[in-house]
Amino acid sequence: MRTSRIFAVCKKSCSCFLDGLDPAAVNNVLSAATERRFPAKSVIANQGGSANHLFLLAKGRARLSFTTQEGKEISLVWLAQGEILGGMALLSKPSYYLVTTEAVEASTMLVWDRPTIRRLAKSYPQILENALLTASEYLAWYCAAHAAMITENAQQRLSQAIVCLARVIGREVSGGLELDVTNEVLASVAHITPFTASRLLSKWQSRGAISKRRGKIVLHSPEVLLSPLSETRSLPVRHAAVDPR
Amino acid sequence: MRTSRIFAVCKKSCSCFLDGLDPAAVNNVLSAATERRFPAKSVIANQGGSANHLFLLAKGRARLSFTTQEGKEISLVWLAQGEILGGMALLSKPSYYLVTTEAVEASTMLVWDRPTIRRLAKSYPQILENALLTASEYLAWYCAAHAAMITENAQQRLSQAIVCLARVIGREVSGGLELDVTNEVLASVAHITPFTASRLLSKWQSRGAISKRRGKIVLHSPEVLLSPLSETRSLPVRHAAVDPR
DNA sequence: GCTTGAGGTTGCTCTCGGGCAACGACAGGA
DNA sequence: TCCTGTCGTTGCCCGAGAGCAACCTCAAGC
Repeated sequence: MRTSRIFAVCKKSCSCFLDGLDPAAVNNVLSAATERRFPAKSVIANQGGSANHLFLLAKGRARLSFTTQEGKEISLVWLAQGEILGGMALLSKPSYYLVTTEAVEASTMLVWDRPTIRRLAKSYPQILENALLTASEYLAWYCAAHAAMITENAQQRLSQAIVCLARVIGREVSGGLELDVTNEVLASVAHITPFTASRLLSKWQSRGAISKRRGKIVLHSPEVLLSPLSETRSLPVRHAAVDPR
Repeated sequence: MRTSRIFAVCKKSCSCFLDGLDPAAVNNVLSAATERRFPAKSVIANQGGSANHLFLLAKGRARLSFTTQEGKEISLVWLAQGEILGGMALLSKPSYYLVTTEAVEASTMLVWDRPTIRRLAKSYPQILENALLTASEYLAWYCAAHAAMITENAQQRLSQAIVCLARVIGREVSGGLELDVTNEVLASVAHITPFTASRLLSKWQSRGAISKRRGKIVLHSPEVLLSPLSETRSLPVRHAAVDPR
């Protein structure tokens, strides 16, 4: 089924890294954390910075991105409440953050510094197991995202990006889910240009699948976006028109 | 530096999952493994199959690949001796292999079944830490591969693929490194068509950077492949010719 | 030697989507 | 109210690379 696809926006599953700990242990771990607030658009952890802290997203939304040597920023995954960030801090050898994490909206984090979380992981190896599970989810997500990148075209990527984003940052309104995103954000998630994004969005709006305002989209019908129909406008004519005979 | 790039062929680093264990523990872990041989081109673990075994590549070469719902196979990473495979078997909840692993040449594996390796991991949590480190290496590799896929063109991807492959499967011969690869394999690694691969290889051969035989390539000068020069044939003329004035 | 088939090559065409320019439209500030 | 900057739109052009057909060329098997 097409709708079962995952794409480069949200992970399929989210397992809490405190799963499997008994209440006393949970308490112990949580009480070792400090709480910290991040305003919208602030950077939580910087790609290349020393991985000195592990974060748990208690409230809000965050976004991971990667910057190439040439300075091009690549959008990766969007995270919601309950996810951990900066898992590199758990590693036995000091390491660096692989990606940049940014708060999408004002967010609250629980923070452990590296020595603390390492000490806790030693006491409760379940934490390591949970981290490993989270890592495997990222790897699964990666396989899906990489495959989408390689095998799908601009339209498929954009439609999947919108539908997945809707799950993470969508707000229920009458007639669908409202997203606060600019074309530029959508384009960067789907790895297309804002021009192409604009063209595709206009097409979908004219079919009633979405409606657009500045910096905002209401998703009425995910099915239309994801349906293969939306790619075949004049397919049947294609070769007949080209053949000169 | 361009040459510091990694690409979708080999991981940058390889940490053994027995690092940090004392000799008695290493002995204990190793003696719990069984040895198994795989002929060239045989499948070691199948994407979607139950992750019931953890493998350590004792001798040989292996290749990870991923198959999409549409049946398209995507080449991922190449592994050499010392790497582990099937790390999903370590997870606390029974899981499935994310990717298919295939022996590239006749290979010898050390194999643990899931209950055994889980029991060992409980005794020696260092194993979990090492697995986590390996997972983080895959994630780092992923970021690089994904970035390469998005920001680099066919030529850059192919040249990096060849150079990285040379490190894993290259054989020293006079005048360079010899690789046993068909154009088709190269194309699948670089995510281009065999046609494009053929054209690029011909260009490089005419410049003396490589020489080709059927199913074989000798890499003489990685620098030429990776040098940005090899992309700019007639760049300076480009816009002058287009401007009508 | 000949045959066969896989692997490789080359010219050609076509499509997708990137990129730019120019314009339009909406929101927030004074 | 107007101004200004950001965001979005649309038409146009163009290039990278996919895809195909036809062909070439080895190597293995007989």
